[in-house]
Amino acid sequence: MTLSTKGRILDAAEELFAEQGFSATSLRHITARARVNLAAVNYHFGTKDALVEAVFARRLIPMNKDRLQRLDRLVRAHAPQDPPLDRLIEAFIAPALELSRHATEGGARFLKLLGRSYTEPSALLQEQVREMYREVIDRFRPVFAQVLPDLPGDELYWRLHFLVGVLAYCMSGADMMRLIASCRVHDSLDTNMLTQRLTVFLTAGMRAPLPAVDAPTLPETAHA
Amino acid sequence: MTLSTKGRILDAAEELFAEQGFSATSLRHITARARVNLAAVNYHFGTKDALVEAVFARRLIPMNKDRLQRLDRLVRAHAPQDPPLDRLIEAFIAPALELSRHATEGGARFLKLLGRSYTEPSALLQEQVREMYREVIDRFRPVFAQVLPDLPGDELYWRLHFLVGVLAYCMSGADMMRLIASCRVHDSLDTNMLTQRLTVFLTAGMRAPLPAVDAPTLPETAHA
DNA sequence: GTCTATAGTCAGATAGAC
DNA sequence: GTCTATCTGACTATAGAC
Repeated sequence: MTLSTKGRILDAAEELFAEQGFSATSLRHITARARVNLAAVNYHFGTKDALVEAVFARRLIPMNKDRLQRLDRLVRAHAPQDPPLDRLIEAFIAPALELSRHATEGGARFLKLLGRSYTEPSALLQEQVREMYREVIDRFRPVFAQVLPDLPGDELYWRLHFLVGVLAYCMSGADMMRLIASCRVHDSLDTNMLTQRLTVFLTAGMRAPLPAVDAPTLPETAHA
Repeated sequence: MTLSTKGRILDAAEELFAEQGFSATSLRHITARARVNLAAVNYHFGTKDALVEAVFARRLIPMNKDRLQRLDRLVRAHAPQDPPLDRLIEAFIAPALELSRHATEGGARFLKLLGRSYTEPSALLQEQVREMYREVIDRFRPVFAQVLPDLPGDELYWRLHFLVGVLAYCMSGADMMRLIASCRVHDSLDTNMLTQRLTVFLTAGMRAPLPAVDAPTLPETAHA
């Protein structure tokens, strides 16, 4: 309950970054919400950029460890055969969505922040987050290739790209949802429900057969 | 070439917003790049927020008009039957991706900006962009429902959500791509290629049959 | 419409007492 | 480790000459 100064800063920063974005959130906001002194951020983290990185590392590193553990278990459980595609997808997306289960720990807030981070402009953050993801991608990609042997390599790249995109968007809890659905997002943000819906959608997308190569591309409708 | 002051500001703002985000971009940056006086922004647009809105409106309104035209043509061409799902999806995503075709006009930059806008925290921008999308959603949604009569309403909502998510992520040209693929995004950002790949993926995802209702959900793998 | 000059506020970061 | 006080610079926005 009475967290350390460092922990209180991380919590407050996570919260405000998720609500307002990084550059719109000042250290003064953060320290005020954390009820610590303004100078504490610079003392404990050095710079604002380093604080941003720490906010991500705190949850991203365990989350990716969870992903790798699930992948290992899945591959072992089915060896020497390939694991089912839907289970593979689930191993990738579930650890992210699980974060929202620990709502009291701020996991849900972080999920929103994480979703947005994929499209954040800051080159520095991009680099930091990418580094935290490298091992996950390196381990999942060859398994996907094995499970989907009919997909050419470049097509698989794109489809993984699409997969990550859906996940990122769902995590961000984009308010656009309120426009598409009349319902509110969080009313129905049941992790199991969402994981299952996502898995069904993504499994079908990943499995989509390629159109015959000699077929003409989609006919163009006139454009200016 | 020698654009009006207003146009030069819009171009420079679009460019910098796409590169750095909104709150990280100052009016000083914008006016410097546009080579106009600092006070010109406030003279022509009033406030920074109004400038942001103008940057979006300039391209979003024509883009959505294009979407509605394609939808109309498509429905008419197949009446009284339903249009094919892939053509319906294409009518929705192509007008967005087409923007990158007009690279000289900065369409590609705007595409990145648009992709990011879906997850932007600013409540004001959210509201403005949502308003510009309302008619598009209201017109496309019932046609999707007709083409996919087996999907329950709430499932359709989620799938449209997923669809928009993929599109947003692709538009943002997220650098995460460089991690998944070894290639660079823009090397292969051929609009037709991407539209076709997206259409194939999304058509399969939208068509995915629901798992039997009485079947247990995906078995849980242990989590802490 | 375009400029200069500036008001008024807020930012990140640090020095130095305790 | 935590505090106060402050430096230095940047920000949006506006007033008023031209």
